[in-house]
Amino acid sequence: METTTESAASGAAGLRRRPMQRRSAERYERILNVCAELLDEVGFAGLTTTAVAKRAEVPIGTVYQFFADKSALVHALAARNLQNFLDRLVRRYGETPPGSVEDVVDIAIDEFVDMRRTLPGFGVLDFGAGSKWSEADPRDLYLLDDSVENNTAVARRLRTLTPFLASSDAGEDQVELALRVAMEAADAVLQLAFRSDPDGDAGLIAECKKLLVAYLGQYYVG
Amino acid sequence: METTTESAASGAAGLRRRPMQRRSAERYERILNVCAELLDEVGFAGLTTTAVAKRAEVPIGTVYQFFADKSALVHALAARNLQNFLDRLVRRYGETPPGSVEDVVDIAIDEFVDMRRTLPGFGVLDFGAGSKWSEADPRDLYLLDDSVENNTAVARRLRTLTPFLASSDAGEDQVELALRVAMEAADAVLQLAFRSDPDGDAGLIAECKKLLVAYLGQYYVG
DNA sequence: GGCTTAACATGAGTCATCCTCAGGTTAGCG
DNA sequence: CGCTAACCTGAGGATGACTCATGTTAAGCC
Repeated sequence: METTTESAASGAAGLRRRPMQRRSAERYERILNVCAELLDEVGFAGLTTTAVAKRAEVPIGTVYQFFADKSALVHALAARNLQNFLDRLVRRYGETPPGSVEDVVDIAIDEFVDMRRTLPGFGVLDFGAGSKWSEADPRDLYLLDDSVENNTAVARRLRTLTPFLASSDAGEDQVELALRVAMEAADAVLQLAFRSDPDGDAGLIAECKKLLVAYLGQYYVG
Repeated sequence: METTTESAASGAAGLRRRPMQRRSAERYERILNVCAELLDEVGFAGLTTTAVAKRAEVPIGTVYQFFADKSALVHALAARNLQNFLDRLVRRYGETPPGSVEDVVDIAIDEFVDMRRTLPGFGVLDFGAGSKWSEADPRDLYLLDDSVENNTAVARRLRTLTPFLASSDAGEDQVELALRVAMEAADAVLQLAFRSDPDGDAGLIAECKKLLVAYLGQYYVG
């Protein structure tokens, strides 16, 4: 493992060279954007590094100067998605502090749904969580770890954002675990909701909310 | 799409030639078993058709005589897993008819957990549901459909197996939808449970049951 | 400007993998 | 034995991930 010493939380694992110059930074972002576009167009298995390079108008070698391999590229995009989602949560919960479990769930799911509708590649990637594409090849193990990390990160942030809601007889760890379970479950159900309807099946989205409210009601008050 | 006319429910889509002779049937099963073994050893992304052929001691061409492509091979295995799970449910619910939502959930999850612990490849594949590896390449679209089919099949079977539990003011379709949501959610949470602990994290398995009971309690009585 | 050195950029080429298909083998039959 | 049809086989074509030798630019120094 000759990974550079990077903070895992920032999702930079597998990154080969961080862009230092303005020109490089632009290329880096462009590659990531093209990657997201192509994921929407051809899906994960259809994604080729050559196609990314071509559309981003950079030689293939440049892609591999930033990203150790294809997985690292996709992972960097997932990390960006995660950061985006966390930012949205912080803002929304700051604007209208939730007064009940329903509020917490409504806001989180609404933001997630909005991202799926508008953010290129988000539907295919999510945060890289729950997918089978990672744990496969031994070399990709770090990706799995990061997926778990990402879900844990969201759960932790959700907990710190809604401390006043935690039931008094539930420990912090217990609440965080419940949130992690909720994350994973919601992710799967929403995946289902978007499978039939590209805008997300309204009925399934509603069911997803009911699922979370019913479960989290045991840990949260209100 | 030059797929042969096959019953989708039997999971034979993408199958090229169904084995007719005893000798062929043995080879067919052996290929599937080796595929399951290798999935456990090298994961999904690490699976190669050449390795399957070599370990099954058949020439590569023979693999492609039975299966249209690599996806079809993996899919056939997922279908076999599904059938296995359904058989187990029928048997268990027949032996000890569930008297409450808790019973239904307990039995289903216990069987699922047992399969994950004992059935080669099941941990990687599940029923092929909820994975990203399918919807990718346009040619693989039928796989996605079958995944959805598989989940629907389990949901439908679960409903018919536990009719007496359905709440009177919930329609059949509504109950089936709820079961499908529950399936998808449970799948994801159990995936999480087995990610850290190869035998399945007991705490997470318990949480999974709580999740389902809390949600399905709205549709089921008892 | 010249010279040296290091960082960066490039894309033709290497290697692994999926899948095909022309040719070979076996089996059935008169 | 000759003929046909079904079945079997694995070398090779096509594609795609990734490398690395070579070319280019920038930086420091006199």
